[in-house]
Amino acid sequence: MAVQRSRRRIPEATVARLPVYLRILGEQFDIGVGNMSSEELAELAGVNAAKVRKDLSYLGSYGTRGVGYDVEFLVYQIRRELGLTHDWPVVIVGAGNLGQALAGYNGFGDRGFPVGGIVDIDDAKVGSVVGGVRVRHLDEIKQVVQARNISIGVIATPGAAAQDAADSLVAAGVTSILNFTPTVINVPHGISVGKVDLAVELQILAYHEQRRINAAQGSGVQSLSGLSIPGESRRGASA
Amino acid sequence: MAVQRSRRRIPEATVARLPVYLRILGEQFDIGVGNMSSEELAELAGVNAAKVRKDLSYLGSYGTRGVGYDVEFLVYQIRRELGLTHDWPVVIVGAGNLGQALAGYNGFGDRGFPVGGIVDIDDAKVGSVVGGVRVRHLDEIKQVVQARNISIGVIATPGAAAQDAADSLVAAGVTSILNFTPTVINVPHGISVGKVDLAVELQILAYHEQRRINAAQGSGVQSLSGLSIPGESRRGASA
DNA sequence: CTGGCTTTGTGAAAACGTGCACAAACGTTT
DNA sequence: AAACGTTTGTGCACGTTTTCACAAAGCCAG
Ligand SMILES: NC(=O)c1ccc[n+]([C@@H]2O[C@H](COP(=O)([O-])OP(=O)(O)OC[C@H]3O[C@@H](n4cnc5c(N)ncnc54)[C@H](O)[C@@H]3O)[C@@H](O)[C@H]2O)c1
Ligand SMILES: NC(=O)c1ccc[n+]([C@@H]2O[C@H](COP(=O)([O-])OP(=O)(O)OC[C@H]3O[C@@H](n4cnc5c(N)ncnc54)[C@H](O)[C@@H]3O)[C@@H](O)[C@H]2O)c1
Repeated sequence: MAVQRSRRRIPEATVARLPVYLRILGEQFDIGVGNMSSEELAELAGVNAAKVRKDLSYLGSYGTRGVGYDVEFLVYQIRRELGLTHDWPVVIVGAGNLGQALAGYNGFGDRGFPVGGIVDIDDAKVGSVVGGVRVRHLDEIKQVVQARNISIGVIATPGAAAQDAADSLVAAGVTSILNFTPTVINVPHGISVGKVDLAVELQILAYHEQRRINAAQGSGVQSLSGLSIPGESRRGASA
Repeated sequence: MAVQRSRRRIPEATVARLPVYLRILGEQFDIGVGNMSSEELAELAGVNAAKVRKDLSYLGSYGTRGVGYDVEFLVYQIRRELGLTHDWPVVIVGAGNLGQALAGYNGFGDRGFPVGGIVDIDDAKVGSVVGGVRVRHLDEIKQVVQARNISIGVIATPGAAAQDAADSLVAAGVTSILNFTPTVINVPHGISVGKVDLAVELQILAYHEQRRINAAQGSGVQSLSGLSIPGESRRGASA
């Protein structure tokens, strides 16, 4: 019995959008919607309908022409493709402000990423319980990771400790890292790294604000007819 | 005296990297580094040196061949281009877990984005003080925004209230929004929207984990020689 | 079972982003 | 002032992503 293998390699841009579709489809299913067209899904996701179809086509031919996509089936297929048919426990490094907020956040575990452990280097924090999980010492990270077979780590330390945290995570056997610090980390080949940097997002917005101001000021000087305001950032919708 | 106008329109991909360069340059300046080559900067940013040069070339010809870039000058130029020569106060909508964590986070104001106000709809929260700012009622958002001439809003409400929050922000005069909820929001044309979705980031990592597993399992079946593990996600470094 | 309406799935074109490679420019050394 | 090593700035080719446009496929009415 052949494992149903991913047909082609899915483009990274598509992988980044599948979770968005997944969430929308789930919500629609919950309110009783059984079938959706690419147009409807595109509207809710804030993207182009052709893009939705192409994205979904990487999963297989799961739509019905003239009808649309079966919501429940599509949810299942996306979940399968993203590897969300089982939980992925995560280990959080750094039990400060952010680490505690994340640990206490249910939308985390609800989506299949329960907090499997938290570690910190500060003895004052070790032993305390946040989000129902007891904080352990960084030295014990390997046991924490291996006990629950964890493969995803989250870095929520100060930026200066980020590389240290990454090294510890890799040494403990983690193969994917989500980095919340502003520091760029180096990891061995084969380890996936995701980054969430608040300041970067705000600075991108500031750039657009700045451009808006420049454009408004310059409109009398430069004769280029009102160049359209860039209302779209890399990710996210704009209408 | 002509305002020094942005030469060309800077590609979005470059805009997203400039803040990373900026941070690194700032750190290097602080430890006494006065000059850097594109190679050195690229190394620290985890990107290709040619990309660094091309990115910086959009700002102008500020390097010196055979030498490199003057760190202080480059910091100034990037800050100017990104519109970071003055502060951008932000208003936070939703004073829950996340809203409070953000308000209390110094790395926010430190980078030029002081919290200019927080609003919530819950009377139990209104009046309390978080991060040194008093929580006001959503109804007063317009006054909050206009009093400090705020143009950036942050949404930290539950997902179900996100569209509502976005509408309130736009009505109050905000023109850029950073959305922390998983809900896709619709805004009028000309409003910039950035999105930070934790679950999406984790799901992308899960996909890579899943692929690793599939690849390992399938290695005996498929004769395609060990296809290189995708160790790079959209943003962030991987070595 | 035919015709009309709807919607998918996908080639092909266009737009965008990346990385190589090298001439031009600069500082330094002889 | 020429020769040399270094590093920028960018043309170009390549890869990826988006968008268009339409044939193929399905449903339904008559
Ligand atoms: N607080 C926020 O709202 C927020 C928002 C965005 C980004 N961030 C980023 O998240 C990171 C953490 O922020 P925070 O506010 O939670 O900081 P924090 O100082 O409250 O917490 C950091 C924690 O990490 C621990 N730590 C330090 N070195 C460690 C190491 N080597 N190994 C394990 N643990 C270690 C500390 O003991 C502390 O408990 C920072 O990089 C910050 O820039 C925070
Ligand atoms: N807590 C986290 O670590 C975390 C992490 C990632 C994403 N998020 C997302 O951030 C959002 C907020 O999370 P949270 O944990 O802070 O939730 P929360 O319930 O603690 O806080 C939400 C706050 O928003 C207020 N609110 C509700 N409707 C509002 C409205 N229409 N206008 C203004 N305020 C309103 C509520 O009164 C409450 O104070 C959620 O969408 C969540 O998915 C949270």
